[in-house]
Amino acid sequence: MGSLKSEIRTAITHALYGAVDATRTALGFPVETEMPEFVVSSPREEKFGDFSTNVAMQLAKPTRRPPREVAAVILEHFDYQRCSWVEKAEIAGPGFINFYLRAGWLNEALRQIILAGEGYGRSTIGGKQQVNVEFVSANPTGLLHMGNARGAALGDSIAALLSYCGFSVSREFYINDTGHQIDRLAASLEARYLQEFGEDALVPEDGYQGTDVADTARRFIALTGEAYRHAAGPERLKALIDFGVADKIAAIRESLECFGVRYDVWFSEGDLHASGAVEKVVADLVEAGATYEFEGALWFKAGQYGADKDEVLIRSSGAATYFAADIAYHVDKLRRGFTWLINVWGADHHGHVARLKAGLKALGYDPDCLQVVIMQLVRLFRGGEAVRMSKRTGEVVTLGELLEEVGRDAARYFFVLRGADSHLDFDLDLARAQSMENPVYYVQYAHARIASLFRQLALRNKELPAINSAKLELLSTEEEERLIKKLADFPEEVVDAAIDLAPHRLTGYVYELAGLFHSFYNVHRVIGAEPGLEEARLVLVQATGMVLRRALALLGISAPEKM
RNA sequence: GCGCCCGUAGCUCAGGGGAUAGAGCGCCGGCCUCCGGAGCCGGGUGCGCAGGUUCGAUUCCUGCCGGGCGCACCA
Repeated sequence: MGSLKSEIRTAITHALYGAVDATRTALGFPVETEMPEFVVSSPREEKFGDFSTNVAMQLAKPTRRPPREVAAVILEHFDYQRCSWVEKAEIAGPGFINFYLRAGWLNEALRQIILAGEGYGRSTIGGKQQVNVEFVSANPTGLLHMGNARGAALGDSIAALLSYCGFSVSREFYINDTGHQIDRLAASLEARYLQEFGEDALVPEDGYQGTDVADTARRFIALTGEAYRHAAGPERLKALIDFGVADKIAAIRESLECFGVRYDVWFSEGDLHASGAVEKVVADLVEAGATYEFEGALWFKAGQYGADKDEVLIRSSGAATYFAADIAYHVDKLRRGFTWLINVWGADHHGHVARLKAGLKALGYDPDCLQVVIMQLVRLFRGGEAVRMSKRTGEVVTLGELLEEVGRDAARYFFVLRGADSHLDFDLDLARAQSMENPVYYVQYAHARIASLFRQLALRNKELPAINSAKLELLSTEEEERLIKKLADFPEEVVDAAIDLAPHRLTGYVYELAGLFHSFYNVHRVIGAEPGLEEARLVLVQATGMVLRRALALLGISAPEKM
């Protein structure tokens, strides 16, 4: 992946394999015995070196020798030529081997970061594998709520991370534009429509009570006047539905764009029914012998394929279920060439995972190609109190309202602050605060400071030095070394966050990076330091700015020049 | 009842087989003639309980307790 740190890690790993192979006889470790798993990790404590491995401890059992003794034998055969940055290796603690790198490695890492430029951390490990990331996929029956918003932030950042790691990523929104939810929208819309003409129609008990439906009705009237006021029921409903769904999707799309989220594909469930894809999938399931009829409905033997109970595919009314369409939808994704399907769903949908995978399995697909990120619920806090929300009465905070209150950057940051499977307490006051407690401002402030440094530099008619003439070896203080080490971590952090589908790792990284920069900045003078040192520090500052920008971009957050 | 997720510092949460478990907030005390103080530095009795696997468990497994969410011919 072109990062010095990962190259060194790989070199050490290979040298360890070599050392073990060379010592199999001495260790009493037969060639046919498989090598146990081991790691070459970055130790938490600086005194344990730059890399550390547990290989000797893992070999203790198969060789039936004490770990420290195994470590000693391995080190005797360790080929330092294969990893020229390693200065020394030591056996420590219960049997760790700790590697210490030559001091110059950090300067070289920094130099390579500058040379990589804005693409630093980009990798090709994805090998252009085609990944489909489906997220939000909210019903087009209202506005986006906090759960949708969290899904949007998570899904978009996951997609961005994978893309940066060399996967070929498509962001997709599945539109549930058919079924009961839509019928309920129609009834609610009709009531609002009639209300506009002074008739005392009531939004049904199970309808959508939100006032946004009334807004949609008014927009419909603005377009069609009284044309449908006295039209036949079905005709009017059809017109309201067509307009209503389009209107809701437009609103959803707009609000997501304000959030910095754009999709490659908007996929209609209705199209799936119209094209016969749903019928086809059901027929395939029947042919596979995975179905049976019961009480007039067609059931899928989901229980036989890993789910906890069977599911209806075709209702006794003859209509296909959402579940049937969803199988067809995922089959469609696979047929379009995607080999990794990622869905971001709210916790309230987790029960759907096992049956969808069962469906894919029954059709002969590998269910493991589908990975569902389940995210827990969001609670909003204002003034230390949980904001009460009720879906039934339509009392919800919408994404649009959230953006108005705290802004896009804070919203994006807070939604990916925690792991998806943690409940998220979203503190609106904190997110809005333009102060040091607000982590978004803390990170952005670091970037603005850096931008300001370069403005100062320009005011003094100075320029950034050429990288190859900078005396990076002058960067030797604790603050400088820690900052460079953090910058050197970035490519591996990106890969880890991408593979684990865990953007919150990047949120943590960028916060720590900002912290290390602030510490450095507070102790050391940049502009005005001795000649040579000033240039070297400017290079460090430049690299920090680049990485901050990149990390924030992957999270969909701006990196301001001024605040 | 069954299934999934979560119980880590006063609060909100990271970490996720290894060597002394971290951060923010809150609280207390320091640091600006100087590149942005929206900053920095210092102050920490904590892995829900009980077994098991392992050289080693906060991490993996089982059970229990506590919380969230599911368990429709809804989506």
